[in-house]
Amino acid sequence: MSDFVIKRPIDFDLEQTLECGQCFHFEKIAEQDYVLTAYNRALHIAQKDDELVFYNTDKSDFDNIWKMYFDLDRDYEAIKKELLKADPKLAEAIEAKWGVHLLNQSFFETLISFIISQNKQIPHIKKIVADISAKYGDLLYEDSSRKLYAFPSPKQLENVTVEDLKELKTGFRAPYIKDAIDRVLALEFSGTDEASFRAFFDKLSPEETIAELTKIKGVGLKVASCVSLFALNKREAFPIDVWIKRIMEAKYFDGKDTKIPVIEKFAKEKYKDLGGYAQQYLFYYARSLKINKL
DNA sequence: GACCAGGTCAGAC
DNA sequence: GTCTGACATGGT
Repeated sequence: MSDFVIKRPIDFDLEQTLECGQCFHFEKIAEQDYVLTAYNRALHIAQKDDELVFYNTDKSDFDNIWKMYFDLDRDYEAIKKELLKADPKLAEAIEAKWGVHLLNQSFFETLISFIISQNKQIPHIKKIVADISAKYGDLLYEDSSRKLYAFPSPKQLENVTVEDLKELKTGFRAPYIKDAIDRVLALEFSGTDEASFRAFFDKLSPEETIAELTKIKGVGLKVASCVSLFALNKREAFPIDVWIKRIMEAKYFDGKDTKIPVIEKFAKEKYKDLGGYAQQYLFYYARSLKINKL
């Protein structure tokens, strides 16, 4: 198979999009050169000057998967313009992290990954996701120095025990992951494939989606918001973690300790249906500044 | 060695 | 309803 090359969209940067903290299942090979897995496929991709090179990829995989995964059809220039109009204070964050695209990730992987994410640093989340994939998923990519495995399907994890999960260093999250697997398998979807997950959640409002997801033990408002935003294409979601709380307090609440529901209401009124984009620019920016308590 | 990390839950007021 | 400590593990 040959390589598939496109002109890089002006608002897209590969490194920023992968390293901004929205996804965990990739490895950096070199500057602007990555391997990742998604939707049961591996992709070796590089950004060179103003081109994006999808190695060993045909047009049909690009059209059916990667264009959607990298959100390449969306007009980020218009989104930024609207956000800046609503909130000029976003300028710094947007200028610094201008190339972030929100990925359209698969539901089950995103759900489990963000359950794992609680009270963990990103490098460790990545390690656990890679370990679960290596133990239960299919081998998708191999070169001289790395192997990448698909994130396992719900069915592949059907008989996994809490003890198995604890061996993978998931700690107190092990029973949460188990509950998520069981509930996803028990849901009356027509199947456990991505299309049926999407069909199920597409019918739900943002609030109903959060309500449905938080039935899972270990899934609270923050994890449910991340799944809504990063997997279910509900781009008004505004997940509030420690970093977002910090930067919002610093920017808009005079540096004072502010309750999450207050920040949430504030963000909803300000950013409306574009909350998720604002959130991701702010999150990545705050983390790169290593903003600490004032 | 203390302190923190893309939080959540149960139990105490 | 709101607040607090516990929860596993690894990085700084």
